Amino acid sequence: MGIIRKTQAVSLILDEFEKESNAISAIELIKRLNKKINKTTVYRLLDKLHDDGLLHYFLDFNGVKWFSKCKCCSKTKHQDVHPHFQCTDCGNVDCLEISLTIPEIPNRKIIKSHVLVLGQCALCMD
Amino acid sequence: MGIIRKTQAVSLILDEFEKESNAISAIELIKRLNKKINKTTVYRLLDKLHDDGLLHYFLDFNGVKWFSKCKCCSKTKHQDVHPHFQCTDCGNVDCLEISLTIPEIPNRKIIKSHVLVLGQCALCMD
DNA sequence: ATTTTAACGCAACTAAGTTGCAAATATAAA
DNA sequence: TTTATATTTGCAACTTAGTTGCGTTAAAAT
Repeated sequence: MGIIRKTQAVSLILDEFEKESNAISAIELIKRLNKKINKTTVYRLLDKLHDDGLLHYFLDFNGVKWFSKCKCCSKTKHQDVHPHFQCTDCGNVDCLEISLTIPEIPNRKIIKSHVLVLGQCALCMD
Repeated sequence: MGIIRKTQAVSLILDEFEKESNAISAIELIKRLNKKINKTTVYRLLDKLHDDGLLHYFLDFNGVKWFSKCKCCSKTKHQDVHPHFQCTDCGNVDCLEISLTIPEIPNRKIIKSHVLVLGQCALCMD
């Protein structure tokens, strides 16, 4: 069940994703909106925005949930299956604009796949 | 720091991975060895067996840690970078014996990558 | 303006995993 | 084969990320 009412909390969260082009972890978002929105609400809205096809999410190498704006998803279908990249040094995560084809696997029906790449980002490389 | 003494707990855990060719989640292992080994010890030994290059681990779609026997890793280097498969129905996880090449990405130094495929396994398909 | 019902905040809870420390037990030394 | 020493273990308490229940607040429909 997605979002029905355009509340203050909804706009605040959408603003954050407008400002930030990279992915934002739920934890980070809660920190940023601390005092303005309760963490329960943040988690609930992130869920709803995902249901609505506005955000997609994935888990990083530590099992932490990250969210990012969807570029080609709809309410009914999530198509953002691009790989995600996490920097070992700064911990930041972003979406990689490359496409990766997972080959057919005998005896298995593939639904979706997550690719997470670990390494150093441009800023942390020198 | 790896394993130094061959204790009862070490053999019990290695036995489980001998019996089971698939991956085993930490939680499942703790359940299976309940009454025999304390959960703290299980976690600690899984870590050490990983350090020793005997097991590799990865997180599933729910952020839960799974371990599996390494086939071509050594104490110094983990080379098990094969994709992992999780069944939506039974939740079981196993290692896919296919190799996937992650392309070079401009401005980023890739260290490793995790590929997790979600779908239906052979047993749950009909 | 009033009513309806979604959304919110709070506190308490859950689940997975971690830490500190004293007791137990492998292994090395005598 | 006993003693010494150092790793390993179990326990309890803690941490972190996320969830649930419920009474209150606030959109938006009437």
